[in-house]
Amino acid sequence: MPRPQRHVPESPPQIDERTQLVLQGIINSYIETTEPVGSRTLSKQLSMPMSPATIRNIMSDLSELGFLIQTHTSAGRIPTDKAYRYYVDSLAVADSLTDEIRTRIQELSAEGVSQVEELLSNTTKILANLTHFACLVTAPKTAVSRLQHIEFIKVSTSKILVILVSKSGVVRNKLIETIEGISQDFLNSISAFLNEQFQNRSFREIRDQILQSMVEDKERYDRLLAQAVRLGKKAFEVSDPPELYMDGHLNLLMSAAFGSRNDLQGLMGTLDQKSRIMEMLDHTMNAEGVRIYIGIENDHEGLKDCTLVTANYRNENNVLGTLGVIGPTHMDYQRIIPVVDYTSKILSQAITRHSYD
Amino acid sequence: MPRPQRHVPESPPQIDERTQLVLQGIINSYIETTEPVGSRTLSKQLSMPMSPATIRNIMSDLSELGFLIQTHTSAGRIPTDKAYRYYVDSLAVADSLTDEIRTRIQELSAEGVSQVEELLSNTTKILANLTHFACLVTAPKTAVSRLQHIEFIKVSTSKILVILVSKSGVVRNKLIETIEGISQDFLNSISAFLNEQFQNRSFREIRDQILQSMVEDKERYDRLLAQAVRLGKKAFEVSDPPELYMDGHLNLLMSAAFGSRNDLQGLMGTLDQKSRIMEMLDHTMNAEGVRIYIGIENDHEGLKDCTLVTANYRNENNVLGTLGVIGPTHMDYQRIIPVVDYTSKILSQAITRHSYD
DNA sequence: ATTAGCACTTGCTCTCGTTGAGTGCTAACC
DNA sequence: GGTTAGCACTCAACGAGAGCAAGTGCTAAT
Repeated sequence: MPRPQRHVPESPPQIDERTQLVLQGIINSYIETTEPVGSRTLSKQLSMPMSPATIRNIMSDLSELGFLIQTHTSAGRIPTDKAYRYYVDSLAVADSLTDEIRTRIQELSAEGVSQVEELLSNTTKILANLTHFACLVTAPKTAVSRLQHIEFIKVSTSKILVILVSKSGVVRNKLIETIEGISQDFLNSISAFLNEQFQNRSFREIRDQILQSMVEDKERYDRLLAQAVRLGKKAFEVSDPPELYMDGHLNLLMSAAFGSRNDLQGLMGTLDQKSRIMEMLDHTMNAEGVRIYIGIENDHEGLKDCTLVTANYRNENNVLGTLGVIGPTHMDYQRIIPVVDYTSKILSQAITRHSYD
Repeated sequence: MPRPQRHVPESPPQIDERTQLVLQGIINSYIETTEPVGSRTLSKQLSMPMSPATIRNIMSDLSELGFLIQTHTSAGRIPTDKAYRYYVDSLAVADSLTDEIRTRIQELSAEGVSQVEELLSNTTKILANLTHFACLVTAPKTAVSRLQHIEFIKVSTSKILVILVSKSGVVRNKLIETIEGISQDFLNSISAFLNEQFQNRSFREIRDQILQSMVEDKERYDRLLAQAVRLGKKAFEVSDPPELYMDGHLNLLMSAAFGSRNDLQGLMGTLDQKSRIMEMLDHTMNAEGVRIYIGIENDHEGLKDCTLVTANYRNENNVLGTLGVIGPTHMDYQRIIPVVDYTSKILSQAITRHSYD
């Protein structure tokens, strides 16, 4: 595997029940207030009655285990990435979604949404609104998606418009310049030929095969075939730009969860590098269910104080892409995780209805 | 006119030459340093030798005229919006562009750029890079743009893809659901019919005429015509979303020109309301050349500390859209204005090559 | 094992001089 | 009469010091 695994799942450390309770209390409190939590405050909040001193002892243990740190010696404690990891793996219980939230999410495929692109962009919007974090959705990969339909349209004497419709419902178009005057009728024949030849094949396969057949029979006398190959090549050499839908990065600005301007700049800078974000998301495409990358687990300097929560979306036959939210490490996991999970399911359903598979 | 004129051009106030020089000095210095400028510092910088005391007198006059304000009594002076207005109208001299910058701008239509959309998005990127401000480009208005080509493609039993190509080179597609099975041949006939009927007409005209003809002859026996009208209606009722290309709003974050987090939030919030930004830009579409809206002249709370510099771009026959940059009121006008101007010209050239007009 | 008590640490806030850049005014100067 | 030097005044910014509040770690008693 070329890249290092980001989150190496360790066996969760053995911690006795009362200690767990304290840790959970600290995390909950910190998530709520973003303030370091001290022994006295916690003592009041916890269900199990414990004196501050007892809690201090436990906290001291947790510090030693690397679950808590202090910003300075006389301050309360805050959870580390490791603590969140433990919390997510062993402590947190997903909230159940309210009907209101379900309805909001279902609106991503509201009436009148006819394009996959719209679906994806709606998803980011809704997710951003719901979570108040930055939200990402990757478009179905063109290279691996399979051809539903190709069409050439002559739009002027020298220009031909190529339309590529993939099985996943994504429509792409591209202009090609030609010198010779090719008639629309002839283009239709080429379209028909290519459709028959290549329908259901992945774009990458098609590209490869076209290149190969160009090499194989260089001198070709069949005009149709020659032109089909020539145009096909141009059509499929469409560079797929990293297609990423993003919304709500401003939410992170507002959230004030990020202290210094520097942090923010770093973060925004990172979010701006769409290709790297894509890489991150793509890297998780194989896995199932909701995946969570906490703080330093994202091997990305700018995201050291952020958690990435992602899930795939798919149609009946294939995993198509990934969606995710990026928020502060002290996000409300119990709320966010089920939202992301449910969104991925709804988007999957919607996109299945839109796809031709 | 429904909206108030934003910048009411007053006759520039009569100011004697030496006073002008001081004002110019203050503005230049403030643009460079973003620090209030005092009489002593200015005295050293100015070419004409004047003692601080003299300058103080002049400054006092300028304050009275509303060109300068002080953040507090014992601080230096900073220019007001009115001062920038005067500066832009009477004092500033556009820098001449370096070859390097020209080349950078020309790259917006670099080799391989085949789509208008790409052209526009490149423009924002380059402009953002060059100015370090937020940059905007509006896409050619669909409603007023004229039809070059329409095509219906059957992509599955129940789905038809509509392709609309406008004279300005913008390609739009939209999926329509149909219940009945319409053959591709039949669709071709419809396409041909609509092309013949409506080529060169504006989308709005077409929409109106289709609606009208639906009212006029309700019972229609010609199947082709009936279907053509039905599909045409669906195709052209494409709601044109406010198409706005934006880039570099993060530059404003970095620029540190905006003091408080609140200001920034307001500004970002404003930039997020794409429809209102569109409105602003559209409102200036009639005018010629580079237009400048300084601070409060943008009747937009969030932009009170910003200047908007815009210019149109066009093909041979029509003004197509607007591009602009948004930066702090104390931007380097002498540098920014020619950049925007030149960019609009280059974009116009490029888009003329791409359009069918 | 738990807890009360206590000494200690440390960041935060407030106050209070001090400093320095800048102003406005007046009187002298050319 | 315009220009300038001089001077008293203002005010933000900076820093030191005091007091406060929250929190800790340790010890000894329960």
